[in-house]
Amino acid sequence: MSVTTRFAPSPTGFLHIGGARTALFSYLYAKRFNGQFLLRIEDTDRERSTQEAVDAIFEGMAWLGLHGDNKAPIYQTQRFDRYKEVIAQMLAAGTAYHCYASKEELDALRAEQMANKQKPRYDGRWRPEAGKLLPTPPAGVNPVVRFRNPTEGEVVLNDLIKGTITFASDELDDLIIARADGTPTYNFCVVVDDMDMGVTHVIRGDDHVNNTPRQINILRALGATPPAYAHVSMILGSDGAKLSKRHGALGVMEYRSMGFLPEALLNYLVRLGWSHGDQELFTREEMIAKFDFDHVSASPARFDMEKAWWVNHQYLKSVDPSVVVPEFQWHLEKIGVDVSQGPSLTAVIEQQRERCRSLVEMAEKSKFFFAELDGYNEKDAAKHFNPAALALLAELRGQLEALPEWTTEALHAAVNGFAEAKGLGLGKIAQPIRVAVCGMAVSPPIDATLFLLGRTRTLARLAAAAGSA
RNA sequence: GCUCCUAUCGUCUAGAGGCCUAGGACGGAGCCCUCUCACGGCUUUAACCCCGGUUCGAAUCCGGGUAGGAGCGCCA
Repeated sequence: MSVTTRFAPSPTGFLHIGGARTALFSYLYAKRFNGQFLLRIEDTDRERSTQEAVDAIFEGMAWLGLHGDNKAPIYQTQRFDRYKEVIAQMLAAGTAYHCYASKEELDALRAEQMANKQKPRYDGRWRPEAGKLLPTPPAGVNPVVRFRNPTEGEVVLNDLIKGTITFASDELDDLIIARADGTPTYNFCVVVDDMDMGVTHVIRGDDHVNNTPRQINILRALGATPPAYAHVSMILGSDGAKLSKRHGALGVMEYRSMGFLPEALLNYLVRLGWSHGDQELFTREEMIAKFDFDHVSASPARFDMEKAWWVNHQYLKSVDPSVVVPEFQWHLEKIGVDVSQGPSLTAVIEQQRERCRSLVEMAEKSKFFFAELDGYNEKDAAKHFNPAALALLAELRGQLEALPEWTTEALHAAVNGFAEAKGLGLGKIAQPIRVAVCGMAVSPPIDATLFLLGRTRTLARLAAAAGSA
């Protein structure tokens, strides 16, 4: 059986981390079965939907490399004719009916039911029944259209993640499928779209579980076979609270700014709620080959930054440097570094990746390779720039200047030989050099650092430091 | 209030009745390595929400609590 999944965000904000994971699961499941992963924009709420949000979502998806298989995403606002057609069909078939109850009337009904400790629901006052006398439609009122929900039996949902969930039909009231102005509502559009798009697996947040039985009933009323459902639990903040704008509810592009590699974020996300034995790291191919719903947890998971950083570090260390280059360059440029004036980014990445968990950190720690020093770290200078050390730097500078070739090996021999000749541990000389050329006491191995920095910059900075005494 | 969902180390999880004196990973602690910061290696820390039941045997099955969460719109 071919598999078709979809990701259907409503464009009211950026692509957040929970949405990204839902999209990832949908993507992986479709790819696993050589199926289709479709994109749909649920923009029927014209008040809240914006083009900026649509763009932000696409930007996030593109950065993560989660591409839809449809040429152009489907927009619900472009399908109104189709929805009207289906509503007309249902009205004609008697599976939907007009309701003239006013909002005030409905509000009063809800208030009364709440007061009686009942679940608020439509009481069916305009629902046609055999032998029932309907009220006279009030003049000048545009009716809404309601779905005529079956009242007998139960709806059984075999959720791929949560297992079997049963709903009693009489718990379900007659929901509105078209507003008084004729525009269709969410639960209805979803059903028609999924049916028309041939969606076989609906993968979405578990806040939709309670909508599912109604959607199944509409599908049945339309004579369609309901798809399989997988309701993914939500992602919580590290404090266990729901992610809100105030804390943690960041767009995926924020994670880029923080210094994550897209494939690392994906890897962290796929392991949040899903597992494959003890395996922590997966290439995209492995994710596709191994992803399944049997091992997706039904309970919500907290987002743990520490673990996410660990995963990011694993990627930085193991991935081919060429895939890191574009992101690294983006971060360097973001802090105003001109990457044309310095060593190759690949070489810098190879030296720095062991000691950086994020690209922000890597950019900060590599700035000195490309830009002039803006002073020395005060504590480091105070500790390592004593008169004796500065005299050593001046002396070493002379030896380096005379070096016939500027290679890591030659520099290694020169610096180590110098320390040995002076009867000093390497640390005694390497640390002052670091502060002099890097501005701080932390850098890759000293030979590699000097090599990457280059002869001109190294000699100039040693001279500047020695002369600062 | 009603309906629905969830519950193993601090966190993510393995676990589909005996393989569990509960495994892995992140984090924490310690040791080793070491020119700084790191990497790496080793050791260690810490959990089956509670109460009943089924069974020779339960983290695993059932029931009831408790605690979290979601939904109950002419929002999506």
